[in-house]
Amino acid sequence: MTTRMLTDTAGKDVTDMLRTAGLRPTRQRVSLAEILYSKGDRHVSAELLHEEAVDADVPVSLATVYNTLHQFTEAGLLREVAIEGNKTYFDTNVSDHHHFFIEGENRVIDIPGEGVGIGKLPRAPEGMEVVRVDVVVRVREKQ
Amino acid sequence: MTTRMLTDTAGKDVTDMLRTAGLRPTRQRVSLAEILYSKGDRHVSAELLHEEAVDADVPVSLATVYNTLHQFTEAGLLREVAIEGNKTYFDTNVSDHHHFFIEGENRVIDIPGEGVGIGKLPRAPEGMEVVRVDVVVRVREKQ
DNA sequence: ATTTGTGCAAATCGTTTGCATCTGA
DNA sequence: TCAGATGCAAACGATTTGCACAAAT
Repeated sequence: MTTRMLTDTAGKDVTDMLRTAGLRPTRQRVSLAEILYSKGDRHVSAELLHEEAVDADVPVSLATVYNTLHQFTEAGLLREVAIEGNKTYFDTNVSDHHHFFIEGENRVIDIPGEGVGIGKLPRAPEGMEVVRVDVVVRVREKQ
Repeated sequence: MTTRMLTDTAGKDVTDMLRTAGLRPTRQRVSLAEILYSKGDRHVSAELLHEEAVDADVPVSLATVYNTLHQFTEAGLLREVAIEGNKTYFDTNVSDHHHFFIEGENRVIDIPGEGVGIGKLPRAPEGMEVVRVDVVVRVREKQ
């Protein structure tokens, strides 16, 4: 069965990924990782991930979802996206890239490839070093 | 008295600013505006502004501080700064500019002048138009 | 066997709201 | 006068925490 093979494969990949990151591959972490990484790049909130897990018959508590998201982030498997608003979003794409933020919809989209070029960068304040540069292009429905 | 003159002047400026913005210059709004605009460009949270007001013997409720910050923002006197984290920060500098974010300290600093140049910008997604581009340069203490 | 993770419910934090009271024009 | 502001306390939503139980090495 194709489905089963895929599931096994994903399960294995994810297990390795977790081990490599120094995280014990528990049922919940494996399931959450599968949800996160099986559909390409995503931007999820804790609430959304929890819903998806429950929908996928992976009963997991919201507290564990929060824990997991933070552990994944510390391990470099996720990146927190800094967008205004109360909710925290996590990005499964940890490579160097920037974002569109759709006002009104509160939605985040990756800006593909090297769509953004930074021409001039200021020198960091005394004694500081640059960690990362985040560019958010805010867009809204035309008209 | 220098102090008194300065106070009067600030009070007057602020009153006019509020009137121009279509806001009734109430005691609380005038006081909060004085705190906000008398020390150059600032980045404040509701909590910080409330503290400063109380310290300055301007008793004002936290709810009113929130209301005021939002009213000022709608009126274009403040700008909301989108930085990760739960708290909302407001910037008294409403001109076009970008920010340093100091990790660890959770502090925001304006990037002076045209310190940032954006070389390449992606086209907005179908049917969308760019509202604004925000650049956050994350820095940390060297070492 | 031991360490680490999980679930639940309660606690916390930032922010908002309802409503009675006050205040500026 | 009276629309609009304020203060308080209660409501809220997102996130965290404490602790007993369960699972991974």
